[in-house]
Amino acid sequence: MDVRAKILHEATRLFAMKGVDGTSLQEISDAVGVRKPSLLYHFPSKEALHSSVLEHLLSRWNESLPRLLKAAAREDRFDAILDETIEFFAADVDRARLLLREALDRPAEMRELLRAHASPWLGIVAESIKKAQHEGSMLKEADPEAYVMQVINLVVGTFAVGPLLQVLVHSRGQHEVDARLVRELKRVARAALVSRRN
Amino acid sequence: MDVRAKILHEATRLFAMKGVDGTSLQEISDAVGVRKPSLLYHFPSKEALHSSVLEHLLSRWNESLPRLLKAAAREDRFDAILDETIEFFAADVDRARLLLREALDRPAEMRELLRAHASPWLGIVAESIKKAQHEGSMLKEADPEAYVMQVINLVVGTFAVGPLLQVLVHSRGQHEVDARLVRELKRVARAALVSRRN
DNA sequence: CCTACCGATCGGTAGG
DNA sequence: CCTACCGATCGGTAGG
Repeated sequence: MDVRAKILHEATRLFAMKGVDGTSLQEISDAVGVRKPSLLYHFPSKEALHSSVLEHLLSRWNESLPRLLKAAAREDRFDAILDETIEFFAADVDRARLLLREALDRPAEMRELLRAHASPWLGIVAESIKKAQHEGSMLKEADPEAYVMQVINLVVGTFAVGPLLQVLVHSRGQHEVDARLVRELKRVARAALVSRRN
Repeated sequence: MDVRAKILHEATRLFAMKGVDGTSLQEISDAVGVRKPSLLYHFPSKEALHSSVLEHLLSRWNESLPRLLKAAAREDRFDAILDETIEFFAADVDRARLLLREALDRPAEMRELLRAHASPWLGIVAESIKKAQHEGSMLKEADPEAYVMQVINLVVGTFAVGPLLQVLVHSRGQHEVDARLVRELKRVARAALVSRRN
């Protein structure tokens, strides 16, 4: 792994864990194993590094988009899309944490970022739900747009603060997200859209 | 309002908005209208101020507990408890933001805090769901503990990042939490627990 | 509740 | 990619 990639990796880890404001360039440099000015050679400023971290996250998301669109074309599209979304965040909990922090710290910028990168396919999913409602295969009481946003809220929250939610749901691992929480997340999302088992 | 209360209020606002690490004592002092050393007379350190802010939030929660327990005794306990919980966070979105930031920044401390202050009544709610499952009035597929945690996840997320979730659900207000999101939150929570309307 | 001041750390630059 | 260094700001203290 070259230095630039290592900087990006450690910055992502630390930003997700302690926030951008809570992380100093010195800490990142130490984690990478270079001096601070070397880091500033690869990324001209902390702000530039921050932007690069977010762009990297978005590019990962774009990578998984084809798989998600393929899932949306399947018969059981609902479960397939949900599974793909869950898998994206499960693959690296830093993604959910970073996204949630960004939403809290810079709501206006995050809003624009979501509008540009997520809105299109969110709209597609919402439309597909509306269609299923007309066909009678999904509950007509559901508000498709609000439903999609709440499912994302649920998924991101589960992976970002999952280990903490296990106060009550105490199973083995303290640091990995509990399987029960993920199972219940899927069940809740599904039960709110279709009235009965399968 | 005396100085101490004003400091607590402005600190809460700024901590919720920009995080503890992202807020300087100088900013808080400026917002209150005193000099920094004056602030440090009322609260001996930033850490002490931070603790006081959290304690104040918890005492508000304890204040609303009686109402919540009264709600749990009603016939329609499920909707009543959910409504009371939603109302608590709706009354001041800083509460949800502060809680979520704390969960991200200090998961271990937050865990202990939840275990001490929330775990008891979370257990009561979970037990009440189990009872209803045995009586057949609630879906037996639900995992009561995981369900309760996911509903909290949903409520806190809705109020903490709600204005942002309105990328798709675009109604009027940009800064208040959309009524559609709250309605859908209630519907999802309910549909995941009872199979049919009322 | 204030003025005056402290060492430490911040993001960032000069120059090689 | 490094050493050396910068002004600004950080949380906090002395003393009144």
